[in-house]
Amino acid sequence: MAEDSTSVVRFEPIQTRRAFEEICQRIREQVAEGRLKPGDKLPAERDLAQQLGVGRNALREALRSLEIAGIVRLRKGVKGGAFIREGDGGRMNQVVQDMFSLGSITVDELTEARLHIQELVVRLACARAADADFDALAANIDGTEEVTRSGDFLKRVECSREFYALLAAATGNDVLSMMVASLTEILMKFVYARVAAGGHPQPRLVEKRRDFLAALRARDADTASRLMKSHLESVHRLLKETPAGGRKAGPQPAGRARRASA
Amino acid sequence: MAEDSTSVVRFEPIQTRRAFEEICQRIREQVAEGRLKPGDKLPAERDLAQQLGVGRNALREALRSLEIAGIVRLRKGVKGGAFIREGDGGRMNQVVQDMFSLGSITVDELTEARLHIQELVVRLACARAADADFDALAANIDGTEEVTRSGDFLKRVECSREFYALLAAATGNDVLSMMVASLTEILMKFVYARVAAGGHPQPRLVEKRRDFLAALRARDADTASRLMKSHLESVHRLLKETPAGGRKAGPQPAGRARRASA
DNA sequence: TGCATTTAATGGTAGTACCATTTAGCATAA
DNA sequence: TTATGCTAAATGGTACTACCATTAAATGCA
Repeated sequence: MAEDSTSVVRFEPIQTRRAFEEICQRIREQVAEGRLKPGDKLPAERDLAQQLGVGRNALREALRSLEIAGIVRLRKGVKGGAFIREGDGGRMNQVVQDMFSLGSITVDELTEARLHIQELVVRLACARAADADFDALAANIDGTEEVTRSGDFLKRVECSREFYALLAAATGNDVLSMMVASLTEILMKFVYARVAAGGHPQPRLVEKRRDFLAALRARDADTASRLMKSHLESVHRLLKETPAGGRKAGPQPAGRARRASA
Repeated sequence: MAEDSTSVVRFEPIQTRRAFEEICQRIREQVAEGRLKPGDKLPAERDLAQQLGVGRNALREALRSLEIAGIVRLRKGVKGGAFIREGDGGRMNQVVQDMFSLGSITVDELTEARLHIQELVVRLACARAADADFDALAANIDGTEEVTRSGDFLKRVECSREFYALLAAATGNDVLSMMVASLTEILMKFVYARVAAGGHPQPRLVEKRRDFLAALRARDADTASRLMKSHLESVHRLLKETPAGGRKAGPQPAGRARRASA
């Protein structure tokens, strides 16, 4: 509209690619094309910097970025270096956590998404779970019962985390597993904070888990789904009742959130 | 078990936290506790490095990590600096892409997850979409029809991406939107590559979209879900038929994946 | 006023030096 | 021979300096 009378041609704004971006992209390409596979080792920093014709600083910033992204792992000492990592689903947890910290997503959105995706997982697991999956879940529930008797509620939260992970693994779909794990992870932090603050833990947890597993073993997807939904809703209800587990500018339950100054 | 006869006390392996990790954590805490909000500016690198008692290198590596994580944005020049960013759902795309590059997830897992989560989105959107959402979708379909007539199939892929984004936005749940967007994004890259290679684009796309929107407007979740499922299955079938869109060590469709050497 | 120039702040990069860690190799002693 | 300790080299981690490029405010000039 308000164009100058200079010319009709448009010039794309030239974006000065920073050195570390270029380096990152090149290494990512090598990985995507399969020339770099998990376990492979990149040249030493000093050598690679010279090969690329950049300073060691720029290269290190690139490697640091790749490390944060979970692409490489850096090890010190001789025989150390930058190694291509196996894919780690835990990266998504950090993304979700960051989105929450920045206020882009709310607890309600997280709980709703979890409720629905977890139902998917239950139905898929119900259809596909093998005996080994059932056994692993049963063992997990036994462990939960034990730590419940011991009164170590923090460990019980860990058992819950593992329970959902095992259930997701039974679907055989790592993408769904990863997603449900990231949702479970962040909401578990609230449960963890609640229990650590002395809140009442979920009652009758072991019984509910056993009922659920029975439905799963019977391949009764409707019942299993209903039980899971009911349980999650009660958990989420408890979370909302917790004053510390409020809505906006939520606490980082795992951090040392002391909030000393104003 | 095979314990030495030294002592019974166990020593936890001390993990030397690197400087940039400590810095990252501190800034992340400030964000999580709400003391740093989107738009806020961090001190200049030289000042902040001195405040923290670290070299500028270490601080820059921390800032670089936070930039990659989407927490801060760095701007040059006077009045530049490190600014806390708004949450960006695009981060999850990169995570999924990296997982795929590293071979941790497959196209089949992605398509399956997409199929199911997209159905969730359809049902939620069907129940909640407002008139503005319907209008936006209708406008998108009109645009799709136009670019289809123009024969610009690449632009049509962009329209499809926007279509799914609008549909997801109609759910009002940013978490689900983000997840379905990340799945759509990576699979769209394969569609993009396929079309760019001269493959036949999806036929009758606009008609199918119009039928779907009609069902959505009628709040007919079953029909809308069925139409979406049918469409996605046909798209995914086309992807599997594409020789370039194979399985293992998949290509990075958007990159310059020429695969010169063996 | 309005345009051009200068200036200062800031991120981006290169380079050097040194520290800390890790592994391998060698040497010494039991 | 075996075990222990020492030495050396490779490598990532960090600090410091210097300089460049970019940006926007301040200044100067017409």
